[in-house]
Amino acid sequence: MDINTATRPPGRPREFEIEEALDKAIVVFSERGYHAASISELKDAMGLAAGSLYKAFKDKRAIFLASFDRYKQVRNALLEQELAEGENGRDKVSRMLRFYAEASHGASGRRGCLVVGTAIELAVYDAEAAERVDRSMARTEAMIDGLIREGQADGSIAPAIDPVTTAHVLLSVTQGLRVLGKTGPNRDRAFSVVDTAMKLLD
Amino acid sequence: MDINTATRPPGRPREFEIEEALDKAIVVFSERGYHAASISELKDAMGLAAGSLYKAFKDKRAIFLASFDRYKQVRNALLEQELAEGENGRDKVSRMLRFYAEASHGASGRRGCLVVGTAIELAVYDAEAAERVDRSMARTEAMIDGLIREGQADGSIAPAIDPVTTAHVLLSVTQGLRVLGKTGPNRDRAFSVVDTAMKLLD
DNA sequence: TCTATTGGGGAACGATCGTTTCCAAATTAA
DNA sequence: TTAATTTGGAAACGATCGTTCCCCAATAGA
Repeated sequence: MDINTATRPPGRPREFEIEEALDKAIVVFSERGYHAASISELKDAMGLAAGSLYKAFKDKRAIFLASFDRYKQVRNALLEQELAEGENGRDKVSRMLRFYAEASHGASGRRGCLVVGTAIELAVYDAEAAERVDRSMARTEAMIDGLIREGQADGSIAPAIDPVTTAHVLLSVTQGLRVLGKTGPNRDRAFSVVDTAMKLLD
Repeated sequence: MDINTATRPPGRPREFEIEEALDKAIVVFSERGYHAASISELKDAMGLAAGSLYKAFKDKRAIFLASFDRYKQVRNALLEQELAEGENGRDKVSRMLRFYAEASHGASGRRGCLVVGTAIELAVYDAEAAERVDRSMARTEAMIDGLIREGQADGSIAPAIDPVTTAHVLLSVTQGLRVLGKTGPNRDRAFSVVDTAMKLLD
């Protein structure tokens, strides 16, 4: 008897990890976009037969939404880890922007951001996708806003700065970086954007 | 005999204006993206039969690239018109950013930018599309750079500002606005981004 | 051991995709 | 007039799409 887990449900157990499969799907969806990513490509990348895919997920859209959620979970965890090392509010804002700059060049830049891709390709016609994009953007913006206030409290950011409008701009900068990263500017360029944008906190 | 035009080519004359048809295609491609826009949707929007479409354009990709070029031509003309009314370099930068903010909210915001859409959906796998995106971005950035230098020459922008890196950031802001505009923030928000970003010129 | 249930995988399905073909109509050149 | 050429438009084509079906394997519970 297995003490640590709940009793196994009836039927044949799944032979693959959902999250591992989603990590493969994220790559396909990010590079190709939702519509250009075919089930054939997805099943090859995920190492599954079509039948198995459709037993784990209702349809292609469900695979995508699950990939989106997994993507957000992983990226948020990495970001929080990065922010935890920040010394003060200003440093944390800088780390956050650099986190996006890091993702916006080279191979990961070309692969692209699943949130941006969803906003561009899906949000207009898919209310559920739009809501996920909105939640993601709102969360990021609120995070920047909070870090600015933290910086004002610890003296690392000028008190005259308006946290709300400044967070708007910095969110725009991060999303813009992701767009520009699709055609692959070099690393230095992405980081010079961060350095210059940080002037908004002076 | 028609004095004003070159002699008409042999064969039945085309009954529609290519540019008018492209203006309709631009709407479809902007809203739906390249892959989700079907020939069926395009021909309905453009008011043409499939056969006629394929006599005017080699294939779907050619329709898209022609739409992209037409989009750039129209938008560039509108932007130059707007900039011509600017009083000095700073005012022109502000007008440029407001031009993007105006496009990034409401119905046109939801419709989206064809350049951003191409960058996200096509640039990675289509070298010709990527080149067009790059040229567009480079042109916009060079324009901002030039306006900053103009402002420094006429005294409306601080001489300590680095035109190159500042143009990088402001380009990122414009592209970011276009992404955020897909899920439709309100007008005031888009313009508050512009106002705050203008602080980078102080 | 028997039944119920679920997953794996490949074959098959109908729908839709982008594209081509075909024929009538409209034009120029001879 | 006639031939050559091009467009308009509808119908048809093969390919691929997302999805379902079916059969076998693997597990739980009785």
